[in-house]
Amino acid sequence: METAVGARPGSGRVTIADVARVAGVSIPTVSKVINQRDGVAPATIVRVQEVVDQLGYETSLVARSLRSSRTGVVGILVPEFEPFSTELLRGISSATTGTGYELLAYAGLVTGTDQPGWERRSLSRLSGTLIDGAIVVTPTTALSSSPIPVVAIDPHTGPEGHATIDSDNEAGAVQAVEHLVALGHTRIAHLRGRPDLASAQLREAGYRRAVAAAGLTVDEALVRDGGYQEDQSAAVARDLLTGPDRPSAVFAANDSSAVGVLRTAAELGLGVPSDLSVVGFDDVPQASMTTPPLTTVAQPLTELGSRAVEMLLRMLRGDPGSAHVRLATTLRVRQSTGPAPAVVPR
Amino acid sequence: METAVGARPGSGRVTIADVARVAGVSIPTVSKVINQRDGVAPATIVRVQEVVDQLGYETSLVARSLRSSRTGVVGILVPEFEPFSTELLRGISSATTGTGYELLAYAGLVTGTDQPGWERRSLSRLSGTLIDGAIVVTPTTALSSSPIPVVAIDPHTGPEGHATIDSDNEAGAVQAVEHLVALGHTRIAHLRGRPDLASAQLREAGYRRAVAAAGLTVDEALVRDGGYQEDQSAAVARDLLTGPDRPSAVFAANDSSAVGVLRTAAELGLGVPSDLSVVGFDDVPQASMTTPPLTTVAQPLTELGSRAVEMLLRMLRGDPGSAHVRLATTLRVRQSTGPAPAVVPR
DNA sequence: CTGTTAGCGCATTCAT
DNA sequence: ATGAATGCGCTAACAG
Repeated sequence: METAVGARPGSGRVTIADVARVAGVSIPTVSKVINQRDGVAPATIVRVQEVVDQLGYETSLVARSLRSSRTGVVGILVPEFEPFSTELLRGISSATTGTGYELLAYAGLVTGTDQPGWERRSLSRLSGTLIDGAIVVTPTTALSSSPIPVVAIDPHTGPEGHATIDSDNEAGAVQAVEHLVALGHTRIAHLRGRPDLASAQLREAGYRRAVAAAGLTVDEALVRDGGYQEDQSAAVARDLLTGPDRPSAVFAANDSSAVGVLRTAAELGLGVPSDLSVVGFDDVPQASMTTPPLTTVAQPLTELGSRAVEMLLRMLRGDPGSAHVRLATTLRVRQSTGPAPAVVPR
Repeated sequence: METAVGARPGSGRVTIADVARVAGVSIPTVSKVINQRDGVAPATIVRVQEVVDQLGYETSLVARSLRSSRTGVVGILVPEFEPFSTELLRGISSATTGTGYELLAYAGLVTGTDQPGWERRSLSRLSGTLIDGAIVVTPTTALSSSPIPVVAIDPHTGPEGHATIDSDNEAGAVQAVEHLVALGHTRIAHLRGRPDLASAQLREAGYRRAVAAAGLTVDEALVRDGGYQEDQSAAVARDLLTGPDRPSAVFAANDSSAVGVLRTAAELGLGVPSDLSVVGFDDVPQASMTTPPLTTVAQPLTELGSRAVEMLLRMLRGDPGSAHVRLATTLRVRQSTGPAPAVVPR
């Protein structure tokens, strides 16, 4: 309600100097009061505290972190905020409440600058000062020798030197294919993710392993690149579904890719799941909003986030902890999969 | 691959001083090269650039922002990361790509410290230094006289002095009730949100207006407090649905509240929508994952975010722009609503 | 108990 | 074209 009285007229921000001046003490004294350090007279503490409240002063995170090493803030570094990372964020957020740490999520991928090193850059910019530790989401490079503790979620290069947490991509892919096989499908296509990413490679490996385990052979014509992207997948699916001897089922490397397949199927007049079964991967919240709702391999996204927080907090306490954690995936059967058509169209 | 050569052995972080030392120039020279200011010999530029690349140096966001006013970073201040704010984040993120600004989302609500002033605190801690402008999500207090441009999304106190953006809560509530009225419902209950929040008050007002407009009277026994929370709503719904002359439809103030109602209905063995119709508000992604999928009033969450970015960028350019923007809601009819039962049970 | 003196990493005058 | 000096807001040693 009250306007800050005695604040410097020019600057909008109230600094520790303003508080000191109004309270009639020196700057370090104010600092001591704020940081609850002893060696200050009770009367002074009260007076300074009053001025702090009156002026609405808050320490600048920036200035403090420049000086002292600990900030009580954990950084989450993501390339951008999309469904995958925001789900992780939710898990991280709920796991952080009550720990005394605050969260600072940084999207450091300046578009256009499609340099793969966004995570190094972000980490460099924030570490040493602003944040005590970091959780990096889907880094494409190794973050070894970081000045602060780092946990990588779903690293694109596989578990390297640093602490990582991911879900079992290969086993998840096996679950997907086994589900399709159990439904009687024999011609099962796979839309791969980005070939440079470990997760995509593992999902493809799981696909191949499960197909072989079912006594089927992988038709290389049915393995295409979807690039983890909806549009690309839609285009590739069109080719796949209009060609000769089309598959009765598609296992897409992620949900976006699966959505692309669903779109193309609808455009081609193919019924899902009557003519074509589709399985995705990730189970982002949007997966259940598709028509029909998507059967997909669920990554425990929020748990991935909360476990990462636990690992990081342990590291911040000096505890090394286990370096790699791998969580199980779950097949979420919705309505995009069904029995293989009795007569496979040719 | 290569380890930083020449970096200070002790510290993990590469500073501008390290670069200067290795390149054999002074710190200001390095600063000039990095910030593309002229007055440096071409040969020196090249040499410094090489050392920068070799050492993997990045300017510290902290140190830079302490010194210069502009940082090129926009802050998103949220109480915590939950579905509502993460959806906004997605819209903000996509609207920010290509603008040259980076995003820094800060969850400043330290639990336990349930002080309503989290937004002031966060703003104070980050502004003046770290961020050039801020988007504050669901602030509970007015943020007037901030040192930096601020846009508030869905402010809980209604449009005040500063720039705000929200959706038309009252009209949305009217849509919900009109939908139920059109289905033949005459006993329509309302689970209110938190009474101290403007959005909740507006939704209730819309409910009352629409009920009256339909020629019905509001039965005060059917207006209860759900507090925007699932558990509380579930409990209140139990009382409402087991009492005499129960309603055939419930308009819940938000999706969480509606989920609570669905849960209770299932526990009571009431069919939705055969025995009871339920409408929510917000349309968070999770709304379509309920059983049955929830009919709800959709706020354009991602658009809310992107419009906020546009407003903020305009303000950062010095353009005052329109102070208040209100977006329309859309009724999303799914499967939790249906015709009123022919015979209303009593 | 309090104030003075140093920096933290960087950008900006102003000299040279 | 380059470097020495200064200050951003704050905290950690010390000195008084």
